[in-house]
Amino acid sequence: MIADTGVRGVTVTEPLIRIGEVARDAGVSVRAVRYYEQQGLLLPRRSASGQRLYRPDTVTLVRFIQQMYAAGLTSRRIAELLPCWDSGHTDPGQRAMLRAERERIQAKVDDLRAALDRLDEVIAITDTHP
Amino acid sequence: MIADTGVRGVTVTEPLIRIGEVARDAGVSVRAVRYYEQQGLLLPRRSASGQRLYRPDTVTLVRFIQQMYAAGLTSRRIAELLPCWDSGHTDPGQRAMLRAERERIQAKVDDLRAALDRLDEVIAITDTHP
DNA sequence: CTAAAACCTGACGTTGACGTCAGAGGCAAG
DNA sequence: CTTGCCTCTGACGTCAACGTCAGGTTTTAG
Repeated sequence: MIADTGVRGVTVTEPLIRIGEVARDAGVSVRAVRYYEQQGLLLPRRSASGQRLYRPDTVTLVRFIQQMYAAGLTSRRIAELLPCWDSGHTDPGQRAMLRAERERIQAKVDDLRAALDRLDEVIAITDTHP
Repeated sequence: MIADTGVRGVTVTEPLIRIGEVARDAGVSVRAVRYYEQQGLLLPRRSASGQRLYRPDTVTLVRFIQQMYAAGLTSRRIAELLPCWDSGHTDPGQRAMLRAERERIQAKVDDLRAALDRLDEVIAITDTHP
């Protein structure tokens, strides 16, 4: 969707933003935003002179992408899952992938918590051992 | 410590093991074990012919190293923290590092849990939306 | 109008924990 | 003795998400 509904039923076209604003608002580098496009995660429009133009909600999308990266998903996986994310429906294969990623992240959380416990042991020992 | 105390107060020298056994028992590759040495995490003895010889408890140490890697620590950080781990005492700088790493891992856990929540949202929507 | 700031397209560099290959020994069994 | 497995030392390759630089165009502020 390109248009947003404003007051009195008038359809107002939100101003498209350029790559610098996307990057700044989402807290990533301009290079990163271009990279996401190269990976098929973003499909910006282009101005007459060739500059990338994004809808404002791209900022939210970029934050989501970053969150998935932080969770250990690859660009390819994110690209495969984005359709479910913004279309709202998915095929059995995608559902299986979603669940598989969920399990992987859950396992990672468990590993990190175990590592935390190990570190806490060391901290406890070294705190009582001046 | 090189020796292990056996029955009747007799000091028994545990047989040293070679790199293949360390790798197999710890569930990593031989290459990884050599890499750990290169990073200063392991200091094996050498046989007359130059082969690496490890104490059996090296297997436990390698598992610990793997756990720290999984938690996002670098080789350098692990090398800096290993002294506290097996000496049992540490200076203020090391204590600060321990706590900093703890906080970093905790933050990572929080990020992963947030990502899990996002994925669960998508899963819930796509499950009710055939 | 002009200078600064932002944007463009390549294309090579970085980082970390290894994988992998080459070529050369070492070691117990038959 | 030789076969087969293990080990050794380099040294280059990998992968992913960007960083960074070069050289040029575009937009914006004054």
